[in-house]
Amino acid sequence: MPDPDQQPKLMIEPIGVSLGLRQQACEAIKRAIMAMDIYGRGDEIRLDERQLSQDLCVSRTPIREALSVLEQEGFVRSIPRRGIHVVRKSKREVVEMITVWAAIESMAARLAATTASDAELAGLRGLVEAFADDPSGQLSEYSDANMAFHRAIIRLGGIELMSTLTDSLFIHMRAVRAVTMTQDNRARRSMADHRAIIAALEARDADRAQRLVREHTMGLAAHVEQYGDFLDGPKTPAEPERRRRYA
Amino acid sequence: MPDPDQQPKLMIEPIGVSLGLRQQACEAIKRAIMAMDIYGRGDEIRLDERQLSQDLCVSRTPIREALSVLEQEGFVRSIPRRGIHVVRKSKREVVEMITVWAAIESMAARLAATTASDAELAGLRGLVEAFADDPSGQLSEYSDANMAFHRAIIRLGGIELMSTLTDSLFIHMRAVRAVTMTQDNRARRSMADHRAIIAALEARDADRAQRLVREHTMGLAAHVEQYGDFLDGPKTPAEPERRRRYA
DNA sequence: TTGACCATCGTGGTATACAATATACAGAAT
DNA sequence: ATTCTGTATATTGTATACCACGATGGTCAA
Repeated sequence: MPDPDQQPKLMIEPIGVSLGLRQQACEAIKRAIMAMDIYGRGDEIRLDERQLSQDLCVSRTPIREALSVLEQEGFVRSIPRRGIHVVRKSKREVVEMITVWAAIESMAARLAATTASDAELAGLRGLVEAFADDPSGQLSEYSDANMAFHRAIIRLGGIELMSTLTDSLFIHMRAVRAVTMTQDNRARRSMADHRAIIAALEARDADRAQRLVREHTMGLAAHVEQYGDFLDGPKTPAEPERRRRYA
Repeated sequence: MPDPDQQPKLMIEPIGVSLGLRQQACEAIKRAIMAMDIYGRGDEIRLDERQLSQDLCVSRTPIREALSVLEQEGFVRSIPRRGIHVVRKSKREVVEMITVWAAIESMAARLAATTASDAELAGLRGLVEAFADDPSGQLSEYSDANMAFHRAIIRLGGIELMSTLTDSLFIHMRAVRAVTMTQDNRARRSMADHRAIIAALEARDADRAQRLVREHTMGLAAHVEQYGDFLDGPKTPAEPERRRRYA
């Protein structure tokens, strides 16, 4: 039986209509922001509307609408006549995001413990063991596998809003990957934690699953709290008189 | 020694810069949306940009930017050449929001159990008892007190992001107030729950506080799950051919 | 009478022009 | 020499004009 989605049916995407230039501009700017290393430099990164508009070959109007959305999402900050600059999350903000993540994912694990099917849990275990079989895993691959595991847990909770919220949380936390590398045995401990979480889910022990997920993620929060000071002020030890009168 | 801030120095405030028409338009439209009863009518509520622009006496540009933000916040939905209409949350979405709320607030309660000061807990207790002393409390007043209690718990958790997220969640859930009224003994049970939560916090029992908050809020989720069917299709029992081809 | 096609209109999307303001530099006055 | 102020410039905020697309209604033909 042929899959209806696989029919030779002119698999054309709605290209051309492109759902508006706003969305395109929004995603392009977001990609550009995520591509640059925000935390490696000390100066403010400013975005110029005119520059963006001629880089993207559109007028300023869709650029501005895209920037409105990005500001609401917390990627940029607009100061009335002063410009738009990329926001740099403070250590406190990152820790807060991890805490909210822990709250959501631990609840998702609790729900998953009773609602997830055996097949889904088997798939989750496969996700972890597949990475464990690969001893050449570097940190970035581990980070990807780690994210995939957590997203899978959240998805198994069955609350789509949880996936939506944590997705936008994770985007902001890509800077944490640098912190995670400071202890390279974190990967090994993390793997053990993940196995314990899966075991709790397989045992249908909602309380234990929730507790393990919470402790695991809050461990990361504590780690960032301890080693993440570079987030607040890496390249400005002295900070000469850059005081503006609206500071 | 005279305080330098108290000198007779022309204490003028930052005069009405008004932070841009976009923010004003955004708040005005948001207020208008919240003021109207979305769930009492069956037809789609459409927003016309030109209408709004001449109602608010500004051009379409700030209106559109405001609508971009509102769309990103989930209040309206824009379909390319079809119009902008106010979104109506489905029962499932409301239940999901309550579940996320439960996840966040229960974590906040856990944190508050160890970090909140005795004075803060006393204030929390005062909040509940003040309403208990008022036997004339109607449902809407109860609802306000209820919200204040939950927001206080979340604030005591010390994670500002939790307050931010739940605030925007609560805005979408004003429709639930109608559901909450279906059982008028909910108010009394709720009060007992609140007292138990405060007791757990005062006992510095993080696990119990977390569990009680979770069970309390998930009880509301179950209530909406049971009685909230009107959210999905209240006024369109038959729904004649209003099918659009993009439906 | 009914169905299909076409024209007009209405709506949102985009571009551009204009206005307001913040910063910076230069000149004058003390 | 230093500081204050005025002006120039650059950049953002706002308004308006135009365009593309979809909807709606009418008319003509079968």
